[in-house]
Amino acid sequence: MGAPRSAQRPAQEADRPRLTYLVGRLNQVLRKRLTEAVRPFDLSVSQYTVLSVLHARSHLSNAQLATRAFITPQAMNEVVQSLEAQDLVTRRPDPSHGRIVQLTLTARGTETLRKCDAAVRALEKTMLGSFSEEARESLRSSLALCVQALERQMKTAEIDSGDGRGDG
Amino acid sequence: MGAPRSAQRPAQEADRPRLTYLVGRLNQVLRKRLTEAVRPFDLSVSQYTVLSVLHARSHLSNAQLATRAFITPQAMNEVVQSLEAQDLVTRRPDPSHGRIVQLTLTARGTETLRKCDAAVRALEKTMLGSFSEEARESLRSSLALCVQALERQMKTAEIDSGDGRGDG
DNA sequence: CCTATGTCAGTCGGACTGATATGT
DNA sequence: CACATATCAGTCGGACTGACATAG
Repeated sequence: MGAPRSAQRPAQEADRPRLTYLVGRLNQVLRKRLTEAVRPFDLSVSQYTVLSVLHARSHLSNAQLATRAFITPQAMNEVVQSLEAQDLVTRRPDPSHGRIVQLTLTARGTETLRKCDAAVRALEKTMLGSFSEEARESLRSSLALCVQALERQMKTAEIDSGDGRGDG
Repeated sequence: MGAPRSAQRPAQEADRPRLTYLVGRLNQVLRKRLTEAVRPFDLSVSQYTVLSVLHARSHLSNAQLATRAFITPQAMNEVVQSLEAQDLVTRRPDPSHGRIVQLTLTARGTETLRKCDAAVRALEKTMLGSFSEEARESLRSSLALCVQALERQMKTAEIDSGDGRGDG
């Protein structure tokens, strides 16, 4: 219900809880719960995320995974290595490209992911229990739009400032 | 699988990008940009957040700040100490309670916060540029509801598992 | 004694930069 | 050589648990 603050006012920009702040707090609490949810399966949140991505799209390389997750290849490499050590993914050289290593879920990885998904689904149900299906879709698309807007900004900034080729 | 999801479908529960995933990604990108935004003022994101909270509500203690930020007092303590070292906040013993230390923004802290707020406001404008005022309010309240639901769950879980006083 | 607050010390997961080897 | 990929090594911010001292 509602925010009694409002519709009268000309929608000041300086509204209280910054969206920025709320996103951060939600992530913090959500991550905590998520960590607990996947811990029984000896997975970290990052590991779980990578398993999910590989399930949706297999045979990705470490570099591709990194790009999709918006992190550096080095950071992703650690996650991938830990997953291989636990026999949840396998690494296979790309047949048409010596250096690239394709990643695929093992049977064990698929099974572990399945169990985690159940736990995560339950967690989302807790979080979104009072949301209508429309509200969920709205939230989903809003978040996606925010990510897109910020990514676009990052690319623009790179171009804008040049990347050091000016007069070094 | 991976058929493009049609709008016809009755909104299955197993929709693709998990809300959980989107929140994490948004936080990641947003935090990166936020870090860049406040770096010129020699602030970390955590420090900026604490300054904001203290501006809205002064004379809080470290423990109170920690509770509001959903982190441990130890974690908050580090942030507070760094802020004091930079002369952005002052610490004053609570007149009616020896151990408690109240925190207040210094003039320098207030000024720094003001500058950072301008940068953060610009960042939010980038992120939410295409959002109507209603969409922003909707997103804001959705996020707040998610946080509340997860917090309630945490407390329930504590009670549920007992904290040793059960029949011990 | 019990509780709340503050704080030192150690540790951890996850991300970053740098350097380097290697394949196209 | 340029460029993408992989990966080792070091570092950092930010959060956690443990252990204690102190105040009420």
